[in-house]
Amino acid sequence: MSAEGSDSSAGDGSVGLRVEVLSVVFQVRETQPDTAPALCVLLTKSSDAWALPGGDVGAAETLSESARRLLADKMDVRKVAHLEQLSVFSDPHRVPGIRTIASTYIGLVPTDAPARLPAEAAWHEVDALPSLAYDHADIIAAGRHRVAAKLSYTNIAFALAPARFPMSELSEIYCAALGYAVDTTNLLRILSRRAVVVSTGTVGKTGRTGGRPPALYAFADNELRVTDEFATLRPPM
Amino acid sequence: MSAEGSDSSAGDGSVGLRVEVLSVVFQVRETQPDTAPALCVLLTKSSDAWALPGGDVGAAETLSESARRLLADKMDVRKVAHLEQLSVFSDPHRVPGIRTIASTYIGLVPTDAPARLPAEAAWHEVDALPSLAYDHADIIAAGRHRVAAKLSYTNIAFALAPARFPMSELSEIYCAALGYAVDTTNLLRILSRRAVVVSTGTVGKTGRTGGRPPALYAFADNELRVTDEFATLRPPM
DNA sequence: TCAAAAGTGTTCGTAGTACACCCATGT
DNA sequence: ACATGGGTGTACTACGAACACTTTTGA
Repeated sequence: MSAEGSDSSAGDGSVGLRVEVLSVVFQVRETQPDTAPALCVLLTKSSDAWALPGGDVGAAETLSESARRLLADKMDVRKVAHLEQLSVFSDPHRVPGIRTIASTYIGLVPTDAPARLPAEAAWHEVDALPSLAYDHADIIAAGRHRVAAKLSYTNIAFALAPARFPMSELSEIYCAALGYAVDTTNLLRILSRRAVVVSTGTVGKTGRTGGRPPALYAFADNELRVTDEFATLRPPM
Repeated sequence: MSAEGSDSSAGDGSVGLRVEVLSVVFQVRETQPDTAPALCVLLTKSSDAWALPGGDVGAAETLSESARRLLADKMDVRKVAHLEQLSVFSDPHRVPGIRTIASTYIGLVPTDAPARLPAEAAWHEVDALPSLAYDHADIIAAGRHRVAAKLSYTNIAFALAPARFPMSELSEIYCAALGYAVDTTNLLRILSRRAVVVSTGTVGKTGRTGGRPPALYAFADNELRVTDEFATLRPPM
């Protein structure tokens, strides 16, 4: 199996190898008052450039536990509604010095989560990122892509939305994460049919400029669920 | 960023940490003559149980390069038409002894690849697996699931099919990987519309029991391509 | 000429898009 | 009343599933 002694080539991984955990944490936030909200990433300022939050794996933790711990301890971010593996970045020269393999995670934080960050941390719009350390820009790009794709066939938006929301607000979240407009009325139909969102029976307050008060909806689950598993080639029946 | 000195908890990852690469290599193979072919995984026999092929990361390699090297050197499998990251398995107790994190890969081998294996290696039907080491059964299950899902919205079958094939043969490959029958005529229509397969203009030989000689098709690309990116919520226009 | 396998065509259901129209509230 | 946003209904399109029917070969 995998532990068999020496092998014939290419050195040995047991000396001078570091595994770091990096998290791409997204939140949809109002960056300007009275503007459409934007998708943002959590970054932390190191000496020269901005970087993704992360650190070393704990000896008694899985990687996802490490990711959660590092976000809580260093960033004071505790309301990560969804965390999933993104990818491993393993180019031997991705970071100078000791060989460092990055196991990366996507974290999603709802819009209504408290956001009290330490001084060196900040949210940045994904469309206006500062200069980033090492390959961190690639990692963010991969995370964005993954989230956008999953919005289409899973209930992943549960982790970006607040507990209760009008459909117009959910539509803005989709729009921010996808990068293009979505029709609010059709979004409701699709998510209802798939039993992703349910009506709560309550209604919200009407805005400052008038208008009908919106019905409030909620996600049926708060765990990732694939809602459209077979785009094609479904099993018979 | 991620390298900042000490942190407050849970030990340190720089001592006693091993990263292994494990590959779930699939091939669709005829296990019995005159039977439908079945999806098989490449396993290697260790002292007590069967295990996935793999080993340590080389110092100057990315993980995918390590995976390819280990398959070539130890298993003599060199025709891996597609290799992609599966997932990282990081439970601290997944393997006894030194902490071992497994970075896993999916490898796909076409049906027409030469299959000359070393003595300790063998192909096993995924539906009749022997007793497996550690968490290797979970890893295989995850790999199967991933491949089945991707058959539906990518051209991933290019890496399982031979260079040229009649549609009936491709249909058998899909059937083996998905676990249920697919309609051959509809499969052609779908894959043609998406420009995944193209007709080669050539025809094959008719079988031993008679029948019309089949047209031979080929995949348009031999690289993974997402063919059905937006199951729903497509961008406008 | 018959069976077997391949290929063509047709019907049907359904999901998703676009968009028009109706409803409820504040000013 | 009217502007503003929310909600409902309807027509259209397109893709995929199912299946019948036709074509080409070997025995």
